[in-house]
Amino acid sequence: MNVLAREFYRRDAVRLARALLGKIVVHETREGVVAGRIVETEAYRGPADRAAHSYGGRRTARNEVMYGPPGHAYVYFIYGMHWCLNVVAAETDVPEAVLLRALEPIEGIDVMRARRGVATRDEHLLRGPGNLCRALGVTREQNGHDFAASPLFIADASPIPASQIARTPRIGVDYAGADAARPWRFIIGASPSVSGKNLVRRVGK
DNA sequence: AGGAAGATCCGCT
DNA sequence: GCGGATCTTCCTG
Repeated sequence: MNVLAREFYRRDAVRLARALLGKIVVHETREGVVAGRIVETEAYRGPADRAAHSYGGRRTARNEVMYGPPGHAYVYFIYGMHWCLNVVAAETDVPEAVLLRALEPIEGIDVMRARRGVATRDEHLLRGPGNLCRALGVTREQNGHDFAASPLFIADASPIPASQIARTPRIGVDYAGADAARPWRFIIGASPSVSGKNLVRRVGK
């Protein structure tokens, strides 16, 4: 298994969001190894993006890792119940990130199911950013972790052809004005693990 | 010091 | 489709 190196992440969040499709997230936990294939991502583009935590250059204890080097985990808590896992993109001091919204389960199905504590199909165990963290065992403890190192890392895999990728506006950012409409959510259209509807236009070449 | 809103999920109607 | 759960974070006064 080939772990992605730091340089892979050193690009803007939109390009990284697309490039991460098909890659493998692995978390080695006490309960067992859990892994999944990335099928849904969203890009958050720094100070100019009203939907981003770093909008306007806002810098707080919470989003501090967005300002750090690329390839690290930005984990935050939302709605009083859920954690969300992001991959920091771009250069140090350029606060961009990619939200991981859904994976296809590959390994550790039993562990994921136990953590979720809900009856659902295997393909849905890692669907949705909150569910993904719950099943992977990701919480505040992983905030700032380097994705190039155990126990939480991302492994390389073949790039996904453009014909299999679709893009849509991001979910849950209606408050972001003009930025709400930007097509910065990327999905592998055919995957049964993608949240919401799959349609919308293809990514051009 | 206080309050509002949030990159969500699930169960019920 | 709607609303309740639940709490951190940040902004205001």
